[in-house]
This record gives sequence, structure tokens and C-alpha cells, in this order.
Amino acid sequence: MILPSNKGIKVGVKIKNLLEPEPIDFDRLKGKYIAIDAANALYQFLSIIQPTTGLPLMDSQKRITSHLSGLFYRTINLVEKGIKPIYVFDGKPPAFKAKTIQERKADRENAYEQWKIALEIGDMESARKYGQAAHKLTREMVDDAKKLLNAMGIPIVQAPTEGEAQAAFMVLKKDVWAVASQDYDALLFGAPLIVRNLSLAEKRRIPRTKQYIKVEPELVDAIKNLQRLNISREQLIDIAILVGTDFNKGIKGVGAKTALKLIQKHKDLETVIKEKGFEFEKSEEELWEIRNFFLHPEVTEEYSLEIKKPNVDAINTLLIDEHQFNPTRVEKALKRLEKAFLKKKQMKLEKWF
DNA sequence: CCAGGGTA
DNA sequence: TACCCTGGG
Repeated sequence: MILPSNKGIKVGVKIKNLLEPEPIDFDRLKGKYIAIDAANALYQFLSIIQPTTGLPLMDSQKRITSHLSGLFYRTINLVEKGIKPIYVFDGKPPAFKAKTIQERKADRENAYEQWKIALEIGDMESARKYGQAAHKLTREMVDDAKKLLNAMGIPIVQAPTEGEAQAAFMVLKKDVWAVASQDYDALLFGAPLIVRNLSLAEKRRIPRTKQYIKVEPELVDAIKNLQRLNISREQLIDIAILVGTDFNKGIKGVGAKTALKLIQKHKDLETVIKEKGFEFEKSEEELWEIRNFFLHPEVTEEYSLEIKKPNVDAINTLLIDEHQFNPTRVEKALKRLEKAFLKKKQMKLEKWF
């Protein structure tokens, strides 16, 4: 029952239909640095870790902790598998993202109102749905996430603008092997490889049902996909602008497949616009600015990928004292983290002899 | 999402 | 051991 639309939070460019991911085994990720899109991961935890009514996990002061729980346990799982995670955080969004940000805020607030209504009338199905769309990653939540990762000894990188742009740059520079994100925006920023579904849980429950689907890690290889589609990265960006990106609304009725055909036929966005008479909400000047942003985003080379010894006291203070995590669980998880850290150190030493 | 306990 | 279910904060 009730209304539609819980779109809005972190959508990403809708070019999924064009891409052919390949399954990837965790063994292939062993020993590799992976730049994780932090915002993407944290939003995922927020929307998925909701025990009952669409309410996330919270501490005694009603501060949200779902993101910390997800981040803590998943990161340890990854490290235990020999993966070297680097979390890349968003910086300041470009000016031309303002409208999108504003619209998403409105969507969120609408979802929040619907969530309250659903709770009042006891419609838990809707409550869950709107609860997922209502959540926002606050400054405080991001700061806590950074604090936790620092205490765990996991490197974090602060992007000047979009995290996915920074992560893509790090892959291009060969400092890391791939970007981990559920969206494909990193492809537009030039990432050669994207890993999706980077979680140990191989099964995910379909929301509001008791059914499970298999969710396995998968790899999207940019070069292979572009070759198969017979287009360049520049042309993929033009396709993205046609269907809509985080920075602009696409053309109504033009999906990924149509956009691909148009770009294959006419070669570039300028010609497509001219031939089809398309009208965007944004001026053409702004569209070129967006295209240029995908091609040449601001990035930084100032980051360290050093994995440090976990600071048990700092983690305990944050998770147990401040946010009421279960001490036994935290202790168990920390033992695993420390063990994985020592193992990695040992392997490094062995390389010398 | 993940941890951990119950079940066959 | 594999699968299922509940609770986590």
C-alpha cells in the first residue's frame, strides 16, 4: 500500500544494462589494495542494518550506529581474507551538484514523513522501505567512521571532491588494484576495475520477504566492457549524461541502451543533441563542464596506504564506552584483527629473506 | 550488513 | 557442516 518512490539517496549513473561483470573469487583479491568508496559503503550499511521497523541500530543516546557496526565487522573480514582496504571519503561536491543534493534532501524528507505515517498505522513493510530512504549520513557519523578506521589502523584518504574520482585516480596510478563501489560512477572517472558486492555474506535477503538471492563479488573490467561496446571512455561519459548522472538529469525516455545506440551512431553528445533536438535542464555549457569533471576531476596525491597496528584502547573507547557495543563481541573481533595484522607483518618480513 | 546460536 | 533464524546498538 501507500505511495511510490524511494529513489533518491545515492543513485549512481544508470548504465548497469550495458555492462557485463564477471564473478570474482576472494582469492583473487588476496594481497591487493582495494579503494573502497566510503560513502557508498556507509549508506549501504545504513539502509540494510535495520533490525525491525526501519530504525537503524542506535546507542543509548539514540545516535545511529549501524554504519559503525557494518564498517567494523566487514573491514575485519576483508583484512582477514588478506585484502588491504583503503577507505576513500568524499570532499566538497562540485558546484554543479547543488541541485541534485537539494533534490535528494527533499526526497529524504518526504521519505521521513512517510516513514512516520507508516509507523503510526503499523505498516511495517512501508516503514522499512521509507526508513531506508530517509537516512542521511551526517557529519558526526562520517567523523565516527573515520575515527574507527584510524583506530583500526586502516588507511583513509580524504578526496578533494568526489570519492569515486579519487579512488579511480589511485587505481590509474597503480597504488591500488580496484575501486570497490556498488555504483559505476568510478568507471566514468576512469577506473579500470570496479569490484561490486565486496562482502562476505553470499546471500542477501530480498527486502520484505523471506527469500534470499545470491550476491557474489563481481568485477567490472572497464577496458573489456568498452571494447565490447566499441566505445571510448569519453563516449561512455556522454552516454551517462544522456541517461542522467549525479550532476544532471537525463533525457526522458532515453535509457542506457538507447543512449548507447545514439552515441555509437553519432559519435558524441554534441552531435546527438543536434540530430535529435534534445533539451536538457542544464545548459550545454554546464554539460561540457560535467563531462570535463569526469575526465579531469581534482584529486590528491597526498595519501598513505600504510596499514598500522590496531589501537585497541581507542576502539574500545569509541565502540564500547561511547556507543555501547557488546564488549565480548568487540574483543573477539579485535583478536581476529590483531591476528591478521601480525600475519601480514610476518609475510612482509619473510619477503626480505 | 554481520555474529552467533540452534537444528538435523 | 550447512542451513536457518534472531539479535545487534
